[in-house]
Amino acid sequence: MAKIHEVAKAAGVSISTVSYALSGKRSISAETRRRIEAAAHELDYRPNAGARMLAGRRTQIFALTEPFRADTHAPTHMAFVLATSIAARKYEYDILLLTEEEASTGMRRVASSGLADGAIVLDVAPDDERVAVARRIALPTVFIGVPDDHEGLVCVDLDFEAAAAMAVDRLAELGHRSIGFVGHPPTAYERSAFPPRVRRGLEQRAADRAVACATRTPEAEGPRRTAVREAVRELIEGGATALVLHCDDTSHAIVLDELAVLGRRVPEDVSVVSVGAAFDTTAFASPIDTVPLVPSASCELAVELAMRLVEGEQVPAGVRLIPPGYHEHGSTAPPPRRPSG
Amino acid sequence: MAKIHEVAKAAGVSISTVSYALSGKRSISAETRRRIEAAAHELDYRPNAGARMLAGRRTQIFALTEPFRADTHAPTHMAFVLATSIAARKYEYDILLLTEEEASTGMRRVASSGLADGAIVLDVAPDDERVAVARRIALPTVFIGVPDDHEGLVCVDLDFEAAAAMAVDRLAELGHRSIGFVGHPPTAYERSAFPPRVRRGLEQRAADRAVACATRTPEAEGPRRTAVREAVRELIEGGATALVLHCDDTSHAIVLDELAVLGRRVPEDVSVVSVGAAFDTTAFASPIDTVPLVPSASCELAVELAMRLVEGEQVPAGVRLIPPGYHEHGSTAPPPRRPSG
DNA sequence: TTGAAAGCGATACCAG
DNA sequence: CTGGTATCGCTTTCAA
Repeated sequence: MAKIHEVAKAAGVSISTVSYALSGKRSISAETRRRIEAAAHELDYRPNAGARMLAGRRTQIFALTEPFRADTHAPTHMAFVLATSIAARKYEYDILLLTEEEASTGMRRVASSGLADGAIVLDVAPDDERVAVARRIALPTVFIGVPDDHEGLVCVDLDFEAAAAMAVDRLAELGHRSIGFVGHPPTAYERSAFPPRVRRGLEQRAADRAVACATRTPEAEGPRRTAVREAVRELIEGGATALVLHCDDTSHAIVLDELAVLGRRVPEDVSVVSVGAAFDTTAFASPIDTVPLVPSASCELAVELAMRLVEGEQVPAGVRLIPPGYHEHGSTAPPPRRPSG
Repeated sequence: MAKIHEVAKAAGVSISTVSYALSGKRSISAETRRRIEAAAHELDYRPNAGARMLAGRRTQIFALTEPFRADTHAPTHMAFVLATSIAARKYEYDILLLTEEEASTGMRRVASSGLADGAIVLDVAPDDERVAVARRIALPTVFIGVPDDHEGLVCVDLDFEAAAAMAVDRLAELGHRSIGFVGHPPTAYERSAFPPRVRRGLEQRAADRAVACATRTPEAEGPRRTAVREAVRELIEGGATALVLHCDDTSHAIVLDELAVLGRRVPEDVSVVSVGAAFDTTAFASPIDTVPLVPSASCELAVELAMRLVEGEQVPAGVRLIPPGYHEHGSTAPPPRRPSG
């Protein structure tokens, strides 16, 4: 824990010169800078975090609030945390974790203690209590996810509706006239903000293109696998020649397995497209086309917006929807000439 | 962001009195304390984090380093992060996240910048690079998990060997003479520190009690489900009347499913015990006895040790193994009179 | 029981 | 291009 004073002495300059040389906030002669950097490196000097917070205007810390709901998909959540952390480090920012009950009170706490320069809100619920908190505190806040009431907030998210529509477009263009949807369990459509958007996007685009569309949201309670299998069977028997999936990876695997059990090949007999998944859809028995949820895209944008807010830039409130992208992996094809089976 | 000065003025006292009243570090008359607390509450005052770090000796922050390995079990990992955060908050400490590549360089960074008072190391690998870092920096560090080379380190972990032995004891006492073990995929026994400890504890205790013991570590690559199913079939056909599981929740479900497929009832035909799992083993088709890995136990102890180190207490280096506990859920019984099937 | 004031270690303004 | 120094807001020692 070397101090700036020691670096200054070692380099034979004043502490203000050291500060400026290291921050680059004013020009320093090459020779002086070299000596200072050498001394700083030698002493493994880094500005004291507390002193810097006090003297400067920045803490270089973002609070990340994550409620850890029971129905949170852990791997996806981890991917978002990781992506946020990596994005923040690019601006030399650290991430302070605010979990569970602390998610709301913690936001107030870091705001009034000046521990963080801003907050990033993960895993947003439709009626998220952090919305009210964000409005009351003077802490730059960015939501990753869109709560029902987002008036005046800065939000970032994948355009889930467009993602679902993109899947429908793909299938419709291949000639499919009847598609099936396998979604999350029913509770997800009450507790989370995005599953309904996927379903809505799907149904609207299907209607627009006159494509028949049956949806299933298999229960997670009890034998999930059975519920998913039944859903697949019903959809296929109902005439669907393509399936759109918006569910966890386990369910994806079950869907593929059940198609195999039913003797349907992918994509010859049935086309399959995954929507809004953050996991690798090429690792299944057969790789699946995907319109993915890309954590780094959302998190990088969120961090960038947070940085701009911290720097006092005028950032208009509103929802930034990230346009989806279609990734082919060979799981789609024109429907079979006549209904298979 | 009220300041101490404003609180002092509002309460009609000096700032030092406010500081002492709020920190409780010296006795204050009841009346004065009341006025100060009222003023602080009224102004939503909290000491400025930077100023406090600088003037006090504490940052009130622990760094949590988590590498996010590819084979990390996300739900378990999340449970540890959450448990650490909750444990830290009891001491009014916050958690700063150091992920991936930042895990090592980040430790150095927070040490020399004085951003954190200590570090807690999660998801420890046998040859963890953070071991060397921890030895070189002057930051109180506690490992949750035990690296191969832990000389001079403070480590906390479940006593996995004892946990496995406890499962063997239970089964042996019920009369089982032949047990099967379904473990993690092979790579886990190279990359992680604890799976080998479970297997070792199991095999040693089985040998001690003259119980036959066959182990399987089904591949995760490709159709994991198939590998697990085969493992179960082989073990049962090999004469095992009980299974000990140390694997993820999906594999647990597959094991139960395969037993059903084989027509074996739990516990009448086959007893099942889960070891070292952090998830709920009562949520399966049939609830499973468990010797669980309890994140809060490890994390609370780790945080307590970190606090003691921060406070300058002499904490002897060494590995603290948390004794396991057996939780009955009705999945064990004496073996059937004659080999079933 | 309370108050005044000396730091804590940077940043950044004001000079030169 | 470089240096002196006021300042950030709090904790804690020293006095009263």
